[in-house]
Amino acid sequence: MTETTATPGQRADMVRNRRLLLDAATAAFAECGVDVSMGEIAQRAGLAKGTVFRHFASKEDLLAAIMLQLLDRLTSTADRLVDADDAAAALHEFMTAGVEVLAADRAFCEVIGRPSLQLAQVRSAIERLGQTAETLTARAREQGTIRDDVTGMDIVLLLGGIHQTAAPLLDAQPQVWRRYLELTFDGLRATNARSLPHPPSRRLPTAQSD
Amino acid sequence: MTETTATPGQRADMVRNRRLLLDAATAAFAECGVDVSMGEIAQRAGLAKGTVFRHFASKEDLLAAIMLQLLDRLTSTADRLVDADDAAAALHEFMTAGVEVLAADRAFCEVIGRPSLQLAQVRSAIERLGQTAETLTARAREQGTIRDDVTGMDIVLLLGGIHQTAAPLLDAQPQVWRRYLELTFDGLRATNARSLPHPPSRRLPTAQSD
DNA sequence: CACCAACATGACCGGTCGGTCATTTTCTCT
DNA sequence: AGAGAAAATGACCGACCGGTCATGTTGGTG
Repeated sequence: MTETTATPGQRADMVRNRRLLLDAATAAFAECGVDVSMGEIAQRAGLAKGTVFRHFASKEDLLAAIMLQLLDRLTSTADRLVDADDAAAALHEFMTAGVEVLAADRAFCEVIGRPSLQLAQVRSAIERLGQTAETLTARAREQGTIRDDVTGMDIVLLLGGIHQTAAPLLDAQPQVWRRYLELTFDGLRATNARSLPHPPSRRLPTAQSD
Repeated sequence: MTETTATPGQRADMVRNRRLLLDAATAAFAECGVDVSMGEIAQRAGLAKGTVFRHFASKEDLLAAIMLQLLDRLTSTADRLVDADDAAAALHEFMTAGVEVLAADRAFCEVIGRPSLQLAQVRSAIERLGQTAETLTARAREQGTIRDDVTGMDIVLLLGGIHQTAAPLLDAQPQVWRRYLELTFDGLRATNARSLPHPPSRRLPTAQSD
């Protein structure tokens, strides 16, 4: 088969174990957050702890690999939507996909909310996602459906905010986030703008007023 | 003086040390989040670790005490605003105060976002805050300035969301949260409602559509 | 001042974590 | 099948954590 992993000179069992490890780590991080232990991940994968460290030199490396995968997948989703007729609808669909991912992955929420770790690759992946979202947003702005002070990075950051709003209720009402997405999206609509536009580059004039 | 701690039969140095401990813990939790160690807190207070555990039987107790203090302070702020003429403006002021607290306290963000710990008192304090916010919100709804599907608990939850949106930028732009507050508040205005109202009690009809 | 109970102290305990490494197992190639 | 390299293993290490406790110290009182 023409898998992406063409197993150039690698042993078959190593490739298989790597797959097991990645799957287990993805599930473990999603369920338990970034603080899940490497031992737990190894156990879920049916491997010894040492094997995990053979594939990834540190926990941070493993986490970064998985977060990058998620971020790139979201970027692809955004890319697929740039040609839609109704840019605002496309933007809405992108945001739905984004919050859906966040609602299903604890570690992703934690990393998005605080990428100040050492995860430089993650930061740049977020940048890329922001740029792709910007092309979506720009079209919606030009179509006059979205207020003109909203940027692509705003959209990306709002994903985390929408999810965080819904998070305390997620157990009781797994779909509440849709409601907060609608609420937030209403605030983005062009005709709904009340507050003065705040170009993201030129702000904080008398910032220390309080 | 008529301090709240009237030192009923307690030794003077104990009262003093308790003050030192509470101040140090407040600062430590705010700066480092809930994962700051008891040793670090003790060090900041200039006390031994054992002394900390004499004042609070567990780390959770200490954290709960400080979180409760913050939540009650916010509830007081909301209480002070219920008599304002412009309920929407009062609501806005409350939200400003709320996000301000969140932006300055890491532990508070973490606890608000995931009160699923054992902190029953914290949960009920959040409930109380939600009820007080509801009186504010109800007046704004009656005045027709806020869409009528928004509840007090919505407001409380949105505080966490707004902060989370701004969190990744807080280092570079400490005041961005004001921008996202305005954006969100625009979505709350009565005339800006587009999406159908979702009474929080009767939801999730065909929820599994995706 | 002298006494004692209340308080402060820090060494200590069990447990968990990320990470290492000598040894053993397994795959692959001839 | 046999040999050798690559990979898997799990015991092990040092660091850190929340929490305990025997011991030393201190503040209030008669």
